[in-house]
Amino acid sequence: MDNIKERVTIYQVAQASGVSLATVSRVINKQGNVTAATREKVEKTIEKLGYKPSGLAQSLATNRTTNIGIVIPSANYVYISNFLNGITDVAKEKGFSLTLFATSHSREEAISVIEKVITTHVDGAIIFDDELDVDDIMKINSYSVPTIVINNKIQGERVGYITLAYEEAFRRLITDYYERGGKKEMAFVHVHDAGRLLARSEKTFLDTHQKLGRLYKVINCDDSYSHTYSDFCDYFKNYKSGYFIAYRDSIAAAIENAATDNGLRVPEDVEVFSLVGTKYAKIVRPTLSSFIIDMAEVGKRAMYMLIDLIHRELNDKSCRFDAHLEKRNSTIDL
Amino acid sequence: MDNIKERVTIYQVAQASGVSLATVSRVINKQGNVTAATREKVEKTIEKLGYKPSGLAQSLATNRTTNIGIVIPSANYVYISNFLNGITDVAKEKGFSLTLFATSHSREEAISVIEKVITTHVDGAIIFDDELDVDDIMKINSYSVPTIVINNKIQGERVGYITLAYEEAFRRLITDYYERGGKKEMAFVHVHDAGRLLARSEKTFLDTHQKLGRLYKVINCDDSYSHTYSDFCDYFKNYKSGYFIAYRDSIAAAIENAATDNGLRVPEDVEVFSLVGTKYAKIVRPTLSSFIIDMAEVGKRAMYMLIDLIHRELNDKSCRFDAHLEKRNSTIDL
DNA sequence: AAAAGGATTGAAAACGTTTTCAAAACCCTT
DNA sequence: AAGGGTTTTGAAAACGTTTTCAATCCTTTT
Repeated sequence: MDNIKERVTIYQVAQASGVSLATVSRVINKQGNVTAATREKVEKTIEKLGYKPSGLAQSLATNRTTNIGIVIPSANYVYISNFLNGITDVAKEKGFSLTLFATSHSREEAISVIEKVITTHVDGAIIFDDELDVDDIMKINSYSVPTIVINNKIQGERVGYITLAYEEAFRRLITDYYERGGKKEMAFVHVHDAGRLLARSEKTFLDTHQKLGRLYKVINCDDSYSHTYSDFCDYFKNYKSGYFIAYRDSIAAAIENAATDNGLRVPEDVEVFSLVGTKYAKIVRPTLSSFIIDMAEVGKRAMYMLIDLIHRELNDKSCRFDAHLEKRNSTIDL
Repeated sequence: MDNIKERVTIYQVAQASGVSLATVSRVINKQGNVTAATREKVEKTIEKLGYKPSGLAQSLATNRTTNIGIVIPSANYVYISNFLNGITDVAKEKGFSLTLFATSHSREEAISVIEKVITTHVDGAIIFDDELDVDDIMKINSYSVPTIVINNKIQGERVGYITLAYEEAFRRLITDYYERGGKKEMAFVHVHDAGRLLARSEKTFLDTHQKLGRLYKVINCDDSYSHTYSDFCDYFKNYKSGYFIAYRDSIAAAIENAATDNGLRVPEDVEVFSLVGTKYAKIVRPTLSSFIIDMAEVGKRAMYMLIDLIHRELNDKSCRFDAHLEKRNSTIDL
């Protein structure tokens, strides 16, 4: 193993191989117009000196970083990990680096993230975080950062967006349920701080029920498995049935586990539906009926759109992923 | 909203406020020795022009990026997301950005990641990826990048490491089982491409059994819930009992679900243990007995160690997290 | 009123690249 | 051997900051 070395610069490579900076630069960037002989000579000294170009200096000179900023609330949700995974796949394929910004659902953090995205000099940004609103994104945009936004319809010069369309499928789920004679009272489980998607779903839930003139409930919960589990253990002391709409799999699982552990049958007594399904919907028991959007695909698509946007070749500035209904064993097939 | 603007530079700020670059720089960096009057004047034009310093240029000038490289196989595992989450928490607190490098379990990617970590000019790196071996890490290190490695004991000038100690707990689990009269045959479920941790666990499993002179099995599997589930559905056609050691929760859940769905009782007929437990161990049914290491804590610790290493203040170059046994309902309490 | 001393400012070099433009070298052709 | 046209090469400016060092400006003090 070599010892720790001081950074070797292009200047030293030039010196050592008896050529100019410009020539070394041409070799590094595989531009033509270099004799095979000099190329080899330079490559040899690059190898010998262990020279690696400084990405920083390159970026400063070229005004490109091949770096993309990703803004998420936290890496800790399965559907966000999936999303990230799709992004990393394409980043790898297309030679981009990713800089991760997590806001942790905090407005304060969101503001500091905006600053950072601007100063970091990314080539583009993908934002999947409800903490940032239109103004924030337009601010980023005003600094010429091409941006793809997930789940927020934002129009702008260098902005594209992807819609995650749960509402329509959700409305259909509810109306079908009543039309086919569903008897249980539906309850929407509202979790704290879950953002725009939950809010929109809740609105869909309320609107649809009001339009149909049906009774409904809204239950407030913490966004955590254990809290929800114990809340519902209490709940099921008094109520012995219901159809519960949960925001994510872990919340849905908490409800069905609480039901089962209190002697209720799922789905006969208690039905549970998970809005944002992940692979865990298949793993828990009873398996969860849920909507599915393949978040890895969303991530990939976001990257492709962003790259087109960077190259000013994005024709369709928006795109939509429809939620797909997967019926499993936590609801009754009417 | 403003229109898209060309980047405003420090030079323009200097011009507009009638001072020199140096003074503007001092204002930006909140260094002392600037009259309140000039400070205000400069701050006002910064505001007016919407100037944001270029992180690139700053980094080039100061030779610091406040950027840390994170190398992981993929964001798609729950324990890695937890780890990332711990890291982002500290990064935020300490003002670091994170650049994410995913190798996707590919040697080829690993090599390109090493190059990138070097050229990206990070202030430090955290590596939690078995695809990188000692030589890779020493190579990064030879370019003066302080590095913390998870789960690989690497000694070096600017390297620290964190051990995830499952082996000892695992050995104790096995010996206790037999000592207390456990009767089922133990089987280690080997999944493909799962890295060093699985390999070490497997070795512990084999060694301990050989030392005790006990019979055992090794079963090969794909690292996916669905494949494992269907493999074990077949398996349970022929075998009606066993004690299975699975690598992660989703594999363990696949086994217990296969057992349950084929009419076997867990834990009476089939026992299952998950080596690397996550929050899902509590969610699936029966709940999974497992080892737990709080990966968010590991991530935080890695960051703290790295920051100390960067400041050349890291006294203890290594640290160890012991796996903690959580007994639940997928195994019998002897 | 002058000198001393400290605080504030600015000029210029440095960080490590790319890129433009002109000069130099080469290869053909005549 | 000279001319023309390519190719290959190098000098120097540019990217947007920080930082060093010397110069200037205030206060005090005498």
